[in-house]
This record gives sequence, structure tokens and C-alpha cells, in this order.
Amino acid sequence: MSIRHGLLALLAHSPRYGYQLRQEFESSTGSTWPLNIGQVYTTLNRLERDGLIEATDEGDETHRVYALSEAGRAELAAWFESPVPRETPPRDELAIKLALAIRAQDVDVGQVIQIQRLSTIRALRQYTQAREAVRDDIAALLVADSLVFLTESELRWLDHCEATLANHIRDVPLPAKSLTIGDTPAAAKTAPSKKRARR
Amino acid sequence: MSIRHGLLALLAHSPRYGYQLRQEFESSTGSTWPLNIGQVYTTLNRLERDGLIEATDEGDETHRVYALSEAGRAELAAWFESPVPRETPPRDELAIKLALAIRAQDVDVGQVIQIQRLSTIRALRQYTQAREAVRDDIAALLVADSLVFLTESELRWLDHCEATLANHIRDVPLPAKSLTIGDTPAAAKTAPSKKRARR
DNA sequence: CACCGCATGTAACGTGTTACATGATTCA
DNA sequence: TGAATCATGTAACACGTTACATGCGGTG
Repeated sequence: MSIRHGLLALLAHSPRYGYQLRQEFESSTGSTWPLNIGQVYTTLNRLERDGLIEATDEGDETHRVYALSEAGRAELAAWFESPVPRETPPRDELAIKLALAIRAQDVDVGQVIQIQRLSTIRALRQYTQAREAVRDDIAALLVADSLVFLTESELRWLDHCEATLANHIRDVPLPAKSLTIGDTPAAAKTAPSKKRARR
Repeated sequence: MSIRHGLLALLAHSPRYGYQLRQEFESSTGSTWPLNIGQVYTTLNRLERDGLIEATDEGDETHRVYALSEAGRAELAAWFESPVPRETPPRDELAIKLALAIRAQDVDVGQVIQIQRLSTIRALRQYTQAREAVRDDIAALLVADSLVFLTESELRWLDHCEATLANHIRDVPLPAKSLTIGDTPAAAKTAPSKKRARR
């Protein structure tokens, strides 16, 4: 929902056309996130269909100018007045991967962590450096800082994983839990009784 | 790519059918992330189409059992041997939102931060508590820790934003940057010259 | 002329969601 | 009997990506 609301926020300032919105979205975040131009147009179409924006007549032929509708203004206000939705915990691919690596046999978890750490450190250096480039743009600077914070946190978590796993192996060489890895749901253990054609 | 590889990782253990894979994926991460069952089947179809898994004949009628193919095993190994891809910096909806709030007029950025902080603190409490429930499952515990780390980092960032903005306003009541908010791309400022039909 | 930047779009595909349909088995 | 769980799927839609097509205008 980010881009949808992002476009609304930019349109709140004044009517804009698609190409312009992309430029402003990207510059608003210090060119951190490229915005796909195709998606801008499809999103604008959906926003118009949903009555949140309206095409104005001030657009000439080559520029299709949109303005916020009342509904759009309300939607935008609601967005700013509510926290970023936290429905399901965010899916963290790295955490999933590590959990699966621990579960799997034949995977050197320590090595997975080391490989990731190198990548994370490289990213952290890069983000820290990129941060310097937007020093005088407060919004872009905070965006860059969010990347640095996030990446530092990832690095700390990797260290934490390593330490935890080291302790775990020392304390419990063959943890009881590992015996249940191969467990299957109850129904899968009982022999099915009837046959039916597949497909 | 997370679920795709997640299913491969689970299949590496032994052949499985769809329903089973969902159970194990969810339990592997300490029931943190629900996995949509419909998506499991569509993903399995794609994996089979791509030659990474194969339907075995040990499945009876009501259970369609898949096994890793050689290609699948290679793909999985490659996944574990490389860091989580870091193409474009991750899109952080919260950071985008705050950047847009700063850019917008008529938005109380301080209030946006406070609203978010409340939500973040609530989430942090919840995740910290949920962590206790998976104490003896090392994989699930680390997954839970990743949520805690992430949420703590978000909280620190919000504090950082508040402090930075406070300083900024004190130092530069009317920053030069704010004068350029209404800037438009160069082409938009020049009057277009020809007409053509739209749509 | 050829290329770049501006400006609009469409197509195809992957991934994720909600919701629906179908049928078997188990258990109160 | 009726509800829950097991098990497999499909449809529709949102969102995101890459890639392509079209056309204008300016510049080397």
C-alpha cells in the first residue's frame, strides 16, 4: 500500500502527472528507491477507479494531470493518522532461511551466518557512505538512517544467532527437539483408505 | 523467493505433500508466519514446472507427494551458499511515510512519529512475550529474536527522527530546501506545443 | 541521423491475499 | 448428524518487476 499512499501524498501538494510523480517520489526519499514508471500509471488508474483521484482538464495532450478528490484527501489523512499496519509479523527472509538451515541436515549454519554477515557488512558500509550524500536533505537523511539502523540491527542479530547456537551446541549436543524434526502431521501417518483419480 | 526456497528446504529432508509442507513451514518458524495453503499448491506447481521437484508415485490418491530433483537440490545448495539478495535497498514503508510527511504541508510529523511509536512499543511487548513461548525451540527462538531486534531498531529510529527533527527546526526554522518542495521536472514547466488525443 | 530525456502506456509474469469449491475422515 | 480437520485445488485481485511500444523534442 506504500506506493498507493505515496502517490496520494505527493498529489496532496498539487496536481501532478505520472512521470512527475515518479521523479518526486524518488527525490523525496533521496533517490533511495527507484519507482517503476509502469506501476505509477497502473496505480493511478486504480486510484482513479477508486475515486481517490480525478483527472483534471488542465492537463494538455501529453500530460495527464491528476488531482486529489475529497475521498483521496480523507484517505491520506487517515493514513497519516494511523500507524503502519502491523497485521502479521513482517516476513523476514533471513530469519526464515536461518530457521530452515538449523532444521535441515547437511547445512553448515555457521557458514550461512558468515556469508550473510559479509553481505550485511558490505551493505552497512555502502548505506553509511550513501548517507553522506544527502546530508542537507532532512527527509532523505532520515530515510538513509533507517537503512543504517536496519542493517546494524541485522548484523547484531547475526552475532546473536552465532552466540546462541554456540551455547546451544555446547549445552545440548543432541537436543530432544531435533528428534522431532521428521515428524509429520497426524493424518499423514495413518494409511489412507480409499482411492480416487488425481487431476 | 522466500517460500519457493522454503519449500525446497523442507523437501530436502524427505518427500512431502502440500498440506504437510505448510504445517512444517509454520512450525519451523515457531508459528510466527502463517503460510497460505493456496499459495503452497501454486508454488509447488511452479517448482514442478521448473524441474526443481518431482511428483513421486508413493503418493496415494489423496496425497500428492513431491520430492526434490537434482536441479532442486543444486538450487537449494546455492540458496544456502549465497546471502539473501540485497538488490535494491529494502523498501521501508515507515521510512517512506515519514519522508513524505516531512515533505507534505499540513502534516504534524511529530504526531505521526508518536502514533507510530505507540504501535511499535505495543508490537515490541507482544514479540517479547511471544518469544517466551518458544524458549526451547532454538530455531523458533531466533526467529522471534529477529522480530524483537527489528522492532527495537524501529523504535530507536523513531527516537532518532524525533531528535533530528527537533534539532533541525531549532537550527533552521525555514530551511532553504523547503522552498524547492514545489519544484517540478524541467519539461513540466515549459508549455507543451502539440495536441494529441488521449486514450 | 541517432540518441537521450520526457511522457504515456501495455503485456507477461511472480508473488501474495482472500475467498470459494470439493471431498474424505474423525469425533462429539 | 453435523462440525472440525485433513487435503487439494481454482478464481480474482493487488502489487511489483522487466520488458516492450509509441511518440515528442532537443542535442551532438
